[in-house]
Amino acid sequence: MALERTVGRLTLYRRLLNEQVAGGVENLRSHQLAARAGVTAVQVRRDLMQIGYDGSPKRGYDVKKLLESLRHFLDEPGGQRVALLGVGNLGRALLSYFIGRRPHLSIVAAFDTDPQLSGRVIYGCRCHPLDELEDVLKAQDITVAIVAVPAVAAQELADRLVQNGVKGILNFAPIPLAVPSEIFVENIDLTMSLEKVAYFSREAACETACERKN
Amino acid sequence: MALERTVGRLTLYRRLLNEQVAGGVENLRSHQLAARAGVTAVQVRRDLMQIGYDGSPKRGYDVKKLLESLRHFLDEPGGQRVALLGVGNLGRALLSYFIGRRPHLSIVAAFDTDPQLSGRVIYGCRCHPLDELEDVLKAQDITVAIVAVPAVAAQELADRLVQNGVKGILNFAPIPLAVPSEIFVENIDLTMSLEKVAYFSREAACETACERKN
DNA sequence: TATGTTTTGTGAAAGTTGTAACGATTGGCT
DNA sequence: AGCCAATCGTTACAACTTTCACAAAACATA
Ligand SMILES: NC(=O)c1ccc[n+]([C@@H]2O[C@H](COP(=O)([O-])OP(=O)(O)OC[C@H]3O[C@@H](n4cnc5c(N)ncnc54)[C@H](O)[C@@H]3O)[C@@H](O)[C@H]2O)c1
Ligand SMILES: NC(=O)c1ccc[n+]([C@@H]2O[C@H](COP(=O)([O-])OP(=O)(O)OC[C@H]3O[C@@H](n4cnc5c(N)ncnc54)[C@H](O)[C@@H]3O)[C@@H](O)[C@H]2O)c1
Repeated sequence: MALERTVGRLTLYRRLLNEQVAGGVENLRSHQLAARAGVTAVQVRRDLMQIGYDGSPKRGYDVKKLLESLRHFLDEPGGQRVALLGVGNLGRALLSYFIGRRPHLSIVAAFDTDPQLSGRVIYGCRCHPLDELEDVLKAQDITVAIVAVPAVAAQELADRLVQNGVKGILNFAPIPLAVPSEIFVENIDLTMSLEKVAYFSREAACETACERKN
Repeated sequence: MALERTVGRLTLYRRLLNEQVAGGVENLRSHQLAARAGVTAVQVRRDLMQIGYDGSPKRGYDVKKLLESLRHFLDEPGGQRVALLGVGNLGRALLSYFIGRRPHLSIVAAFDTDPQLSGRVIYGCRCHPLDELEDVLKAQDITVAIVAVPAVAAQELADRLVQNGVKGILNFAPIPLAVPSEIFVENIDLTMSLEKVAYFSREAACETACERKN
């Protein structure tokens, strides 16, 4: 999947530009945006190249017009609706954060097997029992799903999601999901991430120690 | 930072192997491990090459010995201790999941500015007020930190962490952290991830539609 | 208008990651 | 023992990503 990193950063640029435009900024240079995004100016320019928006030398980018281009590139015109699967500790944290934040990409339904949760509204989102999955997915035209259920339930659930029109999955369960190749899956394995940090924090300490020797 | 992906997958292999060894499996082939990890057999062999463990043709890998090699490669001998910064919705989810799970990499202290939380024990982890940060970091020899505070507080906090011996940060705040180059930072930007899924779920649908035309 | 400075867009180089190909080794089988 | 099929480690290659380098464009200034 080409351009994956670039698309990720484009969404970041958009967020940063929204802050800027709210602050009344009209023009921004690549290096200014880069500083806010924590990347290099060249990378910003190269990323923006992908969406075909041309800045002006010396003046930089017109923030409003650039935002419009980003919106055109990144967003589905009618918006996209998201379902949350698994309203446990992680699922609730995600709900609390994402609900009401992005109009064009909003969580419109949650699902959980726990009968205690069925019918309740959590952080403003209706929680359904799992047997309503098919109906709700179709009725709300949901194409994106967040999987935050225990690993043992994830694959079976993914199958049902894909069968009912879901095209992309953000997966927090620490197992790989087998899905057709046209379905996009982003795995977030927090255990892996934490262990990676632990490894490279050690590594970094080592490297600097080694460098001192040379 | 070379080998970043590989190190991530090595931690995954370890988890999978631990499950296998618990089930009594003594030997495993690269393609078996690959299937469980959701990667190719070549990649498994390639990754394991890095740690210098030699399997045997026809018999595969000795699970116990391989685990020992992985442990040797991935773990700090005395273990590593982790601090959690920010015990909000996300922080609590992380605590509930990570507490007591990995002996060699355990969250030993949490911090939050909310006075309601100070002194409480949440999911078995003591929550400290922020002015105890320096003392606790040093007393417990903490080298890894998880940042789950609001974005505005993240940079200042990161500075304090680095000044007190933290070498790696798992950052959930949606801003880049400026830290010395020898400090390892892994950013987890959930908004970016979700938007990426939304984009490529759309893209995938497009591509297949286009392919049908050709 | 000419000149200088800043910034952009982009081709080319470098670096990183994933995939394919293949000789070498092992264990099973006759 | 000799052969075969399976598996491993490794080198070579391909794809993707980031960085470097620089011409062209825009504005300021004289
Ligand atoms: N919390 C974390 O920080 C963390 C870290 C790493 C990985 N994960 C992974 O994320 C997932 C969720 O973690 P969590 O901490 O929220 O777990 P949790 O146990 O708190 O929540 C899981 C929820 O899923 C529901 N559930 C179970 N089976 C279901 C099904 N078939 N369909 C729908 N809902 C179902 C449960 O009722 C529960 O509410 C797990 O796979 C976990 O391994 C979480
Ligand atoms: N919850 C999510 O799903 C989600 C998604 C994307 C990003 N994030 C990011 O993760 C971070 C935490 O999110 P959350 O949902 O848990 O927010 P939250 O508001 O629920 O929790 C933040 C916690 O940090 C504490 N805090 C504030 N300032 C602090 C400081 N200086 N030092 C220590 N603690 C401090 C607050 O008291 C609170 O308990 C935020 O930066 C947020 O942008 C969260």
